[in-house]
Amino acid sequence: MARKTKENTELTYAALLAAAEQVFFDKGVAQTTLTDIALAAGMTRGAIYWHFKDKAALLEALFEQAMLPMEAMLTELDACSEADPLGALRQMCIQSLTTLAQSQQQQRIFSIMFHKCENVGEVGGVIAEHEQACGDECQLRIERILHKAVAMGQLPADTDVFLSQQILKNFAMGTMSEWLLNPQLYALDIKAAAMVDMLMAGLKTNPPRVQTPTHSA
Amino acid sequence: MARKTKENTELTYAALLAAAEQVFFDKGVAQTTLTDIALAAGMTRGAIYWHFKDKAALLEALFEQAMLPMEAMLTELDACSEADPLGALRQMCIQSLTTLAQSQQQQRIFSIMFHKCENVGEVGGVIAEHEQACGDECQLRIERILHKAVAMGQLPADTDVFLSQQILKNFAMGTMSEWLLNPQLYALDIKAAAMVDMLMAGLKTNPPRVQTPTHSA
DNA sequence: TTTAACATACATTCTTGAATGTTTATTATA
DNA sequence: TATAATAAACATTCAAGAATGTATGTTAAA
Repeated sequence: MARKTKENTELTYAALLAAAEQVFFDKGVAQTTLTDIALAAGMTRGAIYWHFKDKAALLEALFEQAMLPMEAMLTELDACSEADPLGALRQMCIQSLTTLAQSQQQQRIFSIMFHKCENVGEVGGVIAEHEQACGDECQLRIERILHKAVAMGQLPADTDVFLSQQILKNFAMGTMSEWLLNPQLYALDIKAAAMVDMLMAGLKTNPPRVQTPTHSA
Repeated sequence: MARKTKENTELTYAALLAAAEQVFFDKGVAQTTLTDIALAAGMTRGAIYWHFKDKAALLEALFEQAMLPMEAMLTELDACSEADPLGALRQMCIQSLTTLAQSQQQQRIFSIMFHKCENVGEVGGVIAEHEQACGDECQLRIERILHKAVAMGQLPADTDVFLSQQILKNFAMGTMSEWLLNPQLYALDIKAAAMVDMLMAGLKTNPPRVQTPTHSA
């Protein structure tokens, strides 16, 4: 087709991303053809190949776009964690869950990442990179906060910070993943606080310890 | 090829399943062709089509085989949960994690379910059924145990049993899923008890309540 | 002799990537 | 300012391979 104005170009770019999001969500990444996406966007494959190298690049763009709010939340976390590290951590966990529950777009994209996409090959590489980048970043920040909590006496000195962080991460990921399988099962945004509070209570009451304490009793 | 004896037939059946397990794990379900599996098993596609209807049926057989130990653990749980429900629950959580950490086959199959397989279409239907069957069964039993714990005074009377069960499930699923992404990151079988104990401490200390308590402070 | 347990061959259907075509905004130029 | 030239933003077409399902062939056990 003909050359478009810049605004129109960005519009079709966005339309392609939106169409990919919907079709990936509906049919899964592997089962969707570029023709599917093009049709859903009201274009042809030519448009896709102009804007993206291939399907994996499209997926990467999708994820990148979805990760921006997450980055923002993490940097915000650092600022708020001075006075009350555990409180800030609690807030972040709750917020990430409620945010997911309230954004249908995030639900679709996370659903794609969790359940509509295989972690292997070309496509898997994209996911692995994002997982590792975001995961490592997330891990470091949470561990730093936990260390702060230990230093301030909110947690015992022999707390296993690494394992604590891992538990929180596992819980958060598991909750998102499982909830996305059945979003109508319960109102995640309403229940998030109670769920996280139970976790935090466990962390304060009986956190994992380093040097595997010999719990004789 | 020629007709085989019964033992040989069962042998090739097992070989096909084993090959599928390996190749699915390596390349993902969508990316593996039936030729891949046949070659890995030292057979041709003819053998596969003789024993299975298609790729989805192969996957279903794989999962079915992997779910047997799980069923056994659940029935065992019911028996042990009379005297100390929460203790039995704890034991089951720990055991399911350590079992995973110690069985490479289970690691492969769970990894396929979690990360190498899309929850959509023909194949997704297979997963969905298994998830729902096992999930519902699992959910019912755990809720029954939690109710017992409430009745025995191990948990407060206004405990939100459904949400508690959901939290445990989310944690267990998340832990398996995340750990499988990096099994060498930590020794799950060694750390499982500490992780679960933190959860159980949270459950005892501050479980979710029904009727969303108006926590004014 | 029949048929179970495969192997082989074949036809069909998708999908991809690339090649090419088309049109119009933008830019250079005069 | 008018116009030619360029290149952006797609659409269309094509060749090639790959995967599937089926149909048919083969052989040895029962």
